[in-house]
Amino acid sequence: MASIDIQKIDKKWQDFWSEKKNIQKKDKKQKKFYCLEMFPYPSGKIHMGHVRNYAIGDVIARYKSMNGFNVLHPMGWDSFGMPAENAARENKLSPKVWTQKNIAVMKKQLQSLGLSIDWDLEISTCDEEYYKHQQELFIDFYNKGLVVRKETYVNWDPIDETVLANEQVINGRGWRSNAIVERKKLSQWFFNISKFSNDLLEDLDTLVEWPEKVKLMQKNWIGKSTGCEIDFDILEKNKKVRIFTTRPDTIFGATFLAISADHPLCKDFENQKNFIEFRKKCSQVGTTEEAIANAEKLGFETGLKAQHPFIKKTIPVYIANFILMDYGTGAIFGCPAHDQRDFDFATKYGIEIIPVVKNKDTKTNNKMKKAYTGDGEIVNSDFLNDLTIDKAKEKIIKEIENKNIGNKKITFRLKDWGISRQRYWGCPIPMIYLKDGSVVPVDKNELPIRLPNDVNLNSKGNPLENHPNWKKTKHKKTGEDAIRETDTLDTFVDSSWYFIRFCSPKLKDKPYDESSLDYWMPVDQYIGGVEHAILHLLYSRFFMRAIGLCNSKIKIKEPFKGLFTQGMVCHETYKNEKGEWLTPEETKKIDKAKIIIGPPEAMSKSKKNVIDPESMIKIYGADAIRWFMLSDSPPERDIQWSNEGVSSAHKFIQKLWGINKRIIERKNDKVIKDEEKDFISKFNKYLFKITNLIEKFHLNVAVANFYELTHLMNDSIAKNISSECLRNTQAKIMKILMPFVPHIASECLFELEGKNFYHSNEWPAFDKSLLEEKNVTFVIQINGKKRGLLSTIKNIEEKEVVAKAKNIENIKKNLINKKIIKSIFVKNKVINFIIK
RNA sequence: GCCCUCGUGGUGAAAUGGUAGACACAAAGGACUUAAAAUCCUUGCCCGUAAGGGAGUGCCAGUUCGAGUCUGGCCGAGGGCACCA
Repeated sequence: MASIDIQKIDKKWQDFWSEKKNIQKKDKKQKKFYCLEMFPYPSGKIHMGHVRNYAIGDVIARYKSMNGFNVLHPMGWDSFGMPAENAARENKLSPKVWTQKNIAVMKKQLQSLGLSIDWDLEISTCDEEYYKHQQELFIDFYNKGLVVRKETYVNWDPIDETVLANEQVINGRGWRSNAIVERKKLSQWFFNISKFSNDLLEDLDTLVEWPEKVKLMQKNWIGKSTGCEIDFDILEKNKKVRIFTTRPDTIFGATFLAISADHPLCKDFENQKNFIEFRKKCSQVGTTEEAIANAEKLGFETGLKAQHPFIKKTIPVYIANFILMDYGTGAIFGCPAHDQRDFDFATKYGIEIIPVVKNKDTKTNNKMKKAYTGDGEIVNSDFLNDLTIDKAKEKIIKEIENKNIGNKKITFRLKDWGISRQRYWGCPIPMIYLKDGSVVPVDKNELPIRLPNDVNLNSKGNPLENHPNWKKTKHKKTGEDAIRETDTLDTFVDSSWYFIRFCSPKLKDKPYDESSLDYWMPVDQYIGGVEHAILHLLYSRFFMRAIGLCNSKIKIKEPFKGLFTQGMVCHETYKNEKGEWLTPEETKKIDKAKIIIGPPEAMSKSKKNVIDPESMIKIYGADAIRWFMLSDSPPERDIQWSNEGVSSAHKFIQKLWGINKRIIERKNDKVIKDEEKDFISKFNKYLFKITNLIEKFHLNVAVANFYELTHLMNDSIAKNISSECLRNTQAKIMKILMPFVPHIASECLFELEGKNFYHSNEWPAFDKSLLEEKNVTFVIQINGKKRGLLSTIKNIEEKEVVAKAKNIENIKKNLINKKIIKSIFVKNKVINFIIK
């Protein structure tokens, strides 16, 4: 069979496309479509995850372009971040040079995939042409009160004298120094994202093109809870403690008060030895919800008593390890009967358990085995008795407000976004410290505040802080000496507005221009990994709102209209007899019996189950890799890499070429009208189906339909169809294949039509009249079981179907000596005889 | 612990409440070939030469003429639960 030189056509068409530059059209009156895939971190090489992400994105971008949209499909680099600093230390390359080298390599790799990316719009976040605008946005936010300075705890490595990210803390020790990590309070910069908590929560409902899963994760993250605050009098101290609860309806079941170890009331115990020990124990428990939920409940008895606000009784006050100071008021009332944490705590410390919600499942309330958190009637609760939980909540809150001892309160779990990083390779924060201790933004004319190139990354502490003179500056207004902020911005800031920058990436004096934003935003389809479901997307949503607050002309609130989260690329894992990980390459050199094959897992360097896209492209060509990434698994689910899979994709590409060639060489044969009509109608159905499948992101099913379509073409060459008809149809097939495998499709089309195809509005139109089925197949059931099939023309009456069905041999046989007591008829679909 | 998602052949998977397993991989058998590779065809659990029948979408119930699909309970796997990008 004819085969084709894949490398040659890959290059031919990539050269052609790069000459044509982009698929974006100049006419801004046209309908736009902004297709964006999450930009990569330039770690060195692209990996299969990128290939999958960008292959999916390219299908959408090319498809929309061919459907007449003006498509924005840009690419950039999320190029600030820690790996560059680590690499700099290891390889003695500056972070800048290391990053630039990586970008050059990865750009070339991406280009070898033949993506329809407009490289003229390329941006890089570590480029001062990018971050100077980010500094400007920061100053705008600051002026609107969206930037605040607060004290917060960080993971502090006392040997490296640096702040560690959570993932750099391994078993409580610094990942590099192995020093025991301390909690240290630092004054840091924050974005006031919590200001938008409710807005960010409620607007999730407007994001109808987002996966429910992601919206739910965001909802939980924002964590709105409605409850109330109540003051409890502390008898001995003549003080009040304000608590927060979401279950005020259970107040009559309150048997203790618990406060955080960081609560102001604890000041009185600060000098007690056993309290200091207790607090130390508390800090050893992690701060994740899981850690808190699973940790053993620990309490410190204060000896204090609090007055219950509604009953003449006092309850003990404890300091407890599961109460966090930064949520609610840092104090709660414990109702052990209806909260599992309180229950565990009460059981441990012998505190009374009073049930106040009737649980229909338990007979006696004396021996509860766990807290009851379900619905029920209120009991043991004075004026709340017999009410439902919701009604009781309403009533008690009113009562609390009447007594002036508290009020209804909505709290959010969402905290302000800490953006200070004590690191070098990030965007400098454009603030300066004056002699009088005040902090002010730098003058916008001074932007960008550039990173120095001559830093020592091997010394301890923050490289910018340690730089001999970088931080020394002058206040522009007064001329007095000032010190620069030496913290840099969290790299999540960089990626929170890059999609905005893409609308006018070359603009010199402003971060964006309103008219470009007005035209291009929001992103119509955003595609990326689900690992960014919370932070990146939430921060971006915050940025859009913050920019709107600073500039009343910007009305867009939601940056991403459509969101698609694709699954990971997995591969089998291999170990040798010693339990060491092996790369797929290494397994070829070793005796097969000695290899332990593990389950497929996400490709990762540590497990050595990585397949390098570049070498695969060299062997199989870009189209085969793209095709394989789109086949088999639904895009939102994980996909498993296999050599067989990619080689079958390669065979398919070759087959396409072979069929194309045979169609071109075919001479006009005898034509039978009906056969040709039938062929055209079949093709039309596939065209319709595939178009719909792309719209719905069912790309794997679209691929399956392309296989069927290929079989149809293969079989049709021998049929009585005119060569002209075959050629026309083949050309249409190549056009709809263009988003998937653009190189081979372009080449085949060139062979068919003798001209270069370039993205124009040429998505083939389907003929609605041909979609109408003339014939249908009835399923004949007896007592709900399939007993036969019946092909008839469409829309025939029940009577006729029954008559024909009874004539079928197998149905006849089944009806002998039986009585049909009922028959269910569904038009054009099914007839079901119920017999006795 | 809490919240969420998913369980279909040897494998990846299809399937508006109406023919379960499309499409692809792997396997077995066959065709072509001196042979191999490549390519093409057939098969797919149980009974049967076949026609056909039986079982069957994690398990147990339920709704329905009809359930992979809807409802409830159970079992199992995966994900999220605050400073990597």
